[in-house]
Amino acid sequence: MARKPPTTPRKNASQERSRATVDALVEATARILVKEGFEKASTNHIAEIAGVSVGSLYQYFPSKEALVAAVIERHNEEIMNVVRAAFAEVADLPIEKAVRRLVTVAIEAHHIDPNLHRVLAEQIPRSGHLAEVEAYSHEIHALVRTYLERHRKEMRKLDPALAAFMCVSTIEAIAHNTVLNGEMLSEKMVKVLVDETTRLVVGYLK
Amino acid sequence: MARKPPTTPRKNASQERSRATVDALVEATARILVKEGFEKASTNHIAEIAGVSVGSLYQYFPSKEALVAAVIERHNEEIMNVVRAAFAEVADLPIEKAVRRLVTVAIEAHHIDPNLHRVLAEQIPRSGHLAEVEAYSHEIHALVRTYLERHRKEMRKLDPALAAFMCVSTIEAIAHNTVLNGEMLSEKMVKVLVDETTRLVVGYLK
Amino acid sequence: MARKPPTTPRKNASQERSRATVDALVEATARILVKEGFEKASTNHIAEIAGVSVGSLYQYFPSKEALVAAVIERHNEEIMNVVRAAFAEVADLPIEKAVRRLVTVAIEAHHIDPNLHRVLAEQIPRSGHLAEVEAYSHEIHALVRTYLERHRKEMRKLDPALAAFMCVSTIEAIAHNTVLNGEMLSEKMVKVLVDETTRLVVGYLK
Amino acid sequence: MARKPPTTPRKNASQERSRATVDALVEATARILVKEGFEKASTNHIAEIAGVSVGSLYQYFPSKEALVAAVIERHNEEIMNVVRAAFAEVADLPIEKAVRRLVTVAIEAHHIDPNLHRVLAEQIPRSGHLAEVEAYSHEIHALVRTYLERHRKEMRKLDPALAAFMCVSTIEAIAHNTVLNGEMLSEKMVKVLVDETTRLVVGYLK
DNA sequence: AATGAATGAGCCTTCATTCAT
DNA sequence: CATGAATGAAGGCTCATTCAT
Repeated sequence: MARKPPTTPRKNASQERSRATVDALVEATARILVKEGFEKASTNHIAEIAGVSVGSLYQYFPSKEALVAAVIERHNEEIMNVVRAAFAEVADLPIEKAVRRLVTVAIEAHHIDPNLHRVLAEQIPRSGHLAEVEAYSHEIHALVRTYLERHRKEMRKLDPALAAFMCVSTIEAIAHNTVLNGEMLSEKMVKVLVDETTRLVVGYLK
Repeated sequence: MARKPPTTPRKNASQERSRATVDALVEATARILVKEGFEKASTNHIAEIAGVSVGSLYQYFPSKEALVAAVIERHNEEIMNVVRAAFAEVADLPIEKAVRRLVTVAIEAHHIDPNLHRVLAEQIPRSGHLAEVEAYSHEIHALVRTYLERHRKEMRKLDPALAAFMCVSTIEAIAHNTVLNGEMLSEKMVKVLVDETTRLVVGYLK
Repeated sequence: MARKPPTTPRKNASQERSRATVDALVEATARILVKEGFEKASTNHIAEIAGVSVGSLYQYFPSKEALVAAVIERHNEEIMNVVRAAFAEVADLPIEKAVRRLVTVAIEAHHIDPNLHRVLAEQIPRSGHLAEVEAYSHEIHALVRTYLERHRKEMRKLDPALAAFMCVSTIEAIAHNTVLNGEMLSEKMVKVLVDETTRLVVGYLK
Repeated sequence: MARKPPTTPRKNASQERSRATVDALVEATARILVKEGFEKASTNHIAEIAGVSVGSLYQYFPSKEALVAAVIERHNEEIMNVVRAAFAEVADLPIEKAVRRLVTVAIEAHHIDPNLHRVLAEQIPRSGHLAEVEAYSHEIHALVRTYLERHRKEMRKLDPALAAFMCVSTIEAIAHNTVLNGEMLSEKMVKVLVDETTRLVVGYLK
């Protein structure tokens, strides 16, 4: 172990192939979900679109549900990366600036793949993935709460958990509805919405 | 009941029976959706629970989708009745009082049949009835907007459509999340949430 | 209810149809088992041979296993009818005569549908039908034991359960092997086998 | 082991490895058949348990059936070794002693691996290996017949083939049923059964 | 030779819908 | 109009076997 040859740790070919297959499957599932809807997302069809056999699908995913879960996971992870970064970036900013930034990020995050976002929002509750999804929800609540506690002095007296609930619900709803209403996606409109939401939230906290 | 006039213009028997059958079917669908989940809501099962034959089901509903649509319709109509009444009741109240009342009603409305509400929220998008549901959404926006325009003088200058969007999104989200979080349904907690939401919205409008 | 019309209690048509469908399915299963083997007995194929849709198959049998069970049941019942009748007929005969008759019947019973018998003998253990099959086995043991106890005086002293075990094992094995060896099925040969088996068993009991 | 000659003519390494692989595969198949049942005996699973890749499995066995055949072969060979030895040992003993010994051996042989025995008894017919198994059956019949012919003088007049058929059927059935009935496996019970079966057979032959 | 990813025919089962009675 | 038996397309999944590495 210690004398491992200095050669590049080249992952063996098969590992790469596996990875490619898995990716193709998740990607195919997402594409079908978006373009054809949940009903059309049969395992056979997914495999076909992924350019893979059904057998291979089941080599990597124990069930159809697992595939959907992977899509959800991937999407949520993408969003959470943006969100986590935003909170890091905002940690020391005063409320007004922080909220403005977070609202912007929320809307942007919902933009990442709006159609997929919509489909997942609809399908998630069905599959038993509530737990995982709620984990993300909890994480967000925690991030908000932490921020609020750090900036307690800038705000009126307020239960942090409650305040977090109010803020998250509000910001998320507006971001969500904004994305759902294709009409509101003009750059100008987004700017207005960010302003308004910031006002709404900051007004509430102060 | 006893003094019912003996000459009731009883709609011909078959018409009454039809009505009863339709009701039984819609009711059975709703019950199954709530108690057994969407997966178990097969037409055969629905017919069975409704105490009717599958054939009869298809006599009254051209497809399974039509049945689900009817359930959605019924549920939304129930909610909208409450909501419309609330707006009528609130039309002349000052903002603070009106908002408080509307928030309360929103949470109550989400309570009407929380499980059904949840299931429908999940299934609606899938069943292509978004359009109809959006009609209700539009109606609500219109009601809010109308109220806001009537009370323009009590508020800062604000685009009514925009304000309506903000208010509806916010109130609905909080009501929705409140119901989803079984934990928040204590009477005391609801009171707090009403207070907070009112403050949030009123603060924004003023 | 009391004044039920005197008309013949004609089973309604659908009941007859159901019965016909069920019969066709069981028969088709048996035929396939015999002619094509267990592997080929897929539900779709069974339905096809029965001239019925798969859907109908599942209307009457909850699973493939249930169908096989029905075939087994039917076959066993056929055999047991013969066997029960034989025991009734033989109850008061002296050992020698009784054994001769029972051996004859055993071989005849294995003849009822030799190919099916063979296939089932092979398949039965697989499916969890051991219980039911063992019930028949128990019944036979009980019948033998009862006979032996009634005729105790004609025999040497012997534990009835043990004697029943020996007799049943022996007679059944010979009947079974006789049927499996197509060669032994000449009328003459059967006669010899009956003689020999009777001698074997009676010699043991006396 | 220690004094093994240093110049062991070790078969070239690959040959030894082959042998080991083949053994591992047959062993794995047997184990799975016994512990997990026929349904679970997929080639992939067998390979896995054998610690070998599926590819290798197909290097040594052209099909799954071939593997099962090998297991059957191995088991039967094991049993036949015992049986052949018994016949050799018994060749010159008088009927009574011989039969007693053979019955004992038959029960013992069925004990060698009762679970495997049971599974194979179920699966053999399905896997088209009846022919090979029947070869063993023939061998046993021949052994019995040979013994009987050598001891003709101790017996009444009797067709040797017929007598062999009767004896083999009887002894085998009792041994088989004894093993199937776990309850009968007490040492005491086995003793009784050997006594009884011996009496049954000897009584028949004399 | 060994590996194990890939294949795909085919199995069991469900369910929306139709239609003879 | 009601009934419910019948339909059959389609779905999820398994597994013996192949083949590129």
